[in-house]
Amino acid sequence: MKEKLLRQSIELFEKKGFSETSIQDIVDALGVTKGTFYYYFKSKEQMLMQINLHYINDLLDTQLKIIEHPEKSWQDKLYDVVYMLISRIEKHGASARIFFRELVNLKGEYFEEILHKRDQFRIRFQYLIEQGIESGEFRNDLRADLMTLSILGSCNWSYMWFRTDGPVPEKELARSFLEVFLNGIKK
Amino acid sequence: MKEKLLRQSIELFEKKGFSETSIQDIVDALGVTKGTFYYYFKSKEQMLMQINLHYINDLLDTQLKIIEHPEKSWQDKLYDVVYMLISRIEKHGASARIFFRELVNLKGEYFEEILHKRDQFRIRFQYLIEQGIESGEFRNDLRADLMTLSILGSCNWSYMWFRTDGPVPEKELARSFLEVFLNGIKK
Amino acid sequence: MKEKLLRQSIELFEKKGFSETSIQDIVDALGVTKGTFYYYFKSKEQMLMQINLHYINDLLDTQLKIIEHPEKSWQDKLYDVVYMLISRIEKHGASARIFFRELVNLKGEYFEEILHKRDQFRIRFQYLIEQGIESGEFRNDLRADLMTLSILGSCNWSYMWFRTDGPVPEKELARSFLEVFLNGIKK
Amino acid sequence: MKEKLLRQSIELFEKKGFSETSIQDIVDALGVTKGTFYYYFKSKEQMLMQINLHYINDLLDTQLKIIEHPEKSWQDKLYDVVYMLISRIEKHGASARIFFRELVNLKGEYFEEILHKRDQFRIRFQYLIEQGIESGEFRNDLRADLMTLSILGSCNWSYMWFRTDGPVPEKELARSFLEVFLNGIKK
DNA sequence: TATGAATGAGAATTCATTCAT
DNA sequence: TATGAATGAATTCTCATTCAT
Repeated sequence: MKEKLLRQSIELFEKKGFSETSIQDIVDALGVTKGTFYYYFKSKEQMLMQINLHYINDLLDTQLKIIEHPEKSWQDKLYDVVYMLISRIEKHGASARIFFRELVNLKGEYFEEILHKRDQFRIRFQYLIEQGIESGEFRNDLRADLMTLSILGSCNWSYMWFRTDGPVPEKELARSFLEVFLNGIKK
Repeated sequence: MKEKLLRQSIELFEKKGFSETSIQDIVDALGVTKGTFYYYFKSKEQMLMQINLHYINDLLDTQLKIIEHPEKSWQDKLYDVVYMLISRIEKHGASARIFFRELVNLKGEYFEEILHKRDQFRIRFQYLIEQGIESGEFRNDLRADLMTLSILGSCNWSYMWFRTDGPVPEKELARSFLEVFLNGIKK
Repeated sequence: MKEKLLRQSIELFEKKGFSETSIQDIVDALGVTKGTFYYYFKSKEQMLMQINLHYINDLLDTQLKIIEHPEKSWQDKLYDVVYMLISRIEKHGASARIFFRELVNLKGEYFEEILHKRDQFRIRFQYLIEQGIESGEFRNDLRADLMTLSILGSCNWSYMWFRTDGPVPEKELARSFLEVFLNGIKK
Repeated sequence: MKEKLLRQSIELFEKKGFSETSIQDIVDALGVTKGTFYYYFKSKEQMLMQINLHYINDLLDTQLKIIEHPEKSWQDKLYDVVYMLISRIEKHGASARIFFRELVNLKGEYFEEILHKRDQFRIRFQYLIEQGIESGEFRNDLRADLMTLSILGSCNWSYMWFRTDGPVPEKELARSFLEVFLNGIKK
């Protein structure tokens, strides 16, 4: 039941927005009553927090595994992280869109915690770039932080438009992105 | 007064979110009463629409002027569009963040109209890329639509983190982005 | 309207208790809507506070006037205070019963403020007794604080049972109480 | 367990009020679940009733024993009743405060029964006074009912402020009260 | 051009209670 | 004897909106 509530909420939060989705909407969609919601969650905000935590923790875990891989080149690791982000769109795209759009609805400690984890992801991403520079794979005449945010921006933005059932498969998008980031679009 | 209401609303919508900002909040901040709000705006949604229209129309106009410039190279035009987007963050960053985040709060025709204009911006951006390919400035072995969304994503995402009063000036960010997009980060 | 809401609330709070009286109950009794209530009061608790403040401030003011009277004996002043308390039952009995019974429903600063004012009333009452002792009107072999609480208790308790439309008029009750307090019931 | 539930409830009802204390609060404090509560009590109201009955029955029993004592003077019996009331504050003060304050939360037959027992206590108290008058111990120029309520009021009110761990011992308070009631405060 | 009183629909949340296990 | 899941009705409170002035 808790799982069902979370799934249904993610769907509705994404479609209508967190504030515009009432608890009534959620429980009606499942044929249960509001009391049930409050049996499993302390508040609407706490549920949003749970959704967000589930999303970002998963992301951080996977990112860490990629970066810590003992053999791959930094270029390959960059591909792996980009592919991870894009391939997640299908199953966790809704969670991701909620994560970014509804951040404003978290207050106090909740807000801080998410912010911190979001930063952590970016900092680790930047670490990957910096290691690539140091190893000589990436250019050393560009600011690592700006490269990071440039690439990360492209990936995150793809959550706004990429559809798995569209004409471009995930793998192609990831390769295409990498090609642009690594070699540029200039002839 | 109308201008003041719009400015105050943009500030509050950005900080607290559209749904979480009450009309009371807005008028309180200006020391007027709710009646005043309804004298100038038909509804809260219509006001959001006005904010969005103001933002996107301005953007479309400027974009058009850049693309239609009779002499510049496509590469320069790409820089101009990227710079336009980034330089707008200072004055219209709040509007932009509202534009993307609060889209879900527009219904029916309002929604369609904004969606259409947003697409128009992207399509024109893609046109710029395509012309650059045709003219031989950009690579012809990559999908124009994916290049477009990759670059646009980086720029749009910068609204989430770029601060004018930070260590990087607008011009440097634009140049840095261009460098990555054009030549890639690979050594 | 605010006045009407207060009057109606006092009536209902007394009859059913503060917690058991819903805002719906109050506004239904007046044929208005909940919004109206919240137009005039910030919360139910704040309204209770207003009722209590109105009651205790009035009491403190009158008490002060009696004590500061330049000529009367302390014995007469004691009578005046006792009579004031009893004569208030008719018009403000409900407020008084709410004041004592619902104190528990005030939190934080509200609670402290009421407590402080309640104490102030008692302290001034005790001052009256002490002055009477000093002037030689009252016995000096008894603790002033216990005398105070004994007499005050009788008066306050009368709010629980005394009805103006009963067989005993206010004046007689006050005189009767005084007679007991001053001379005792022993033959 | 039933005993524990009652004790915990008395503590919470007194501190927060009957309506403001949820069954959840009670069972949480004991580390059990709501089901347990409903195994021992039919409803929250019935539990309040049990608390009240326990309190008032005990009081009535003791009062009867005092009044029926074959040898003591009425004056001594008056002292005994006053002392009984005051000495009960330590162990049953919370119950007493609940008894008076939360009466409003009992409905129908519950309400009637408590009211009746409360009256019975007063009537018997008045009987004591009347017997004292008849025997010549107390003055016959005062209304017995008003004397009763005056003395009873003082005693009952002491539940609002008297603390066993304060500077005045129970016995002194009882003696002090008696002295005031019997001989008055006038010099 | 602006106010202030009022509305009514709906929001999140609480809670006594039930019941199968 | 006790639990835990679920209910449903009620509660406080918010808010966009209207309208007479």
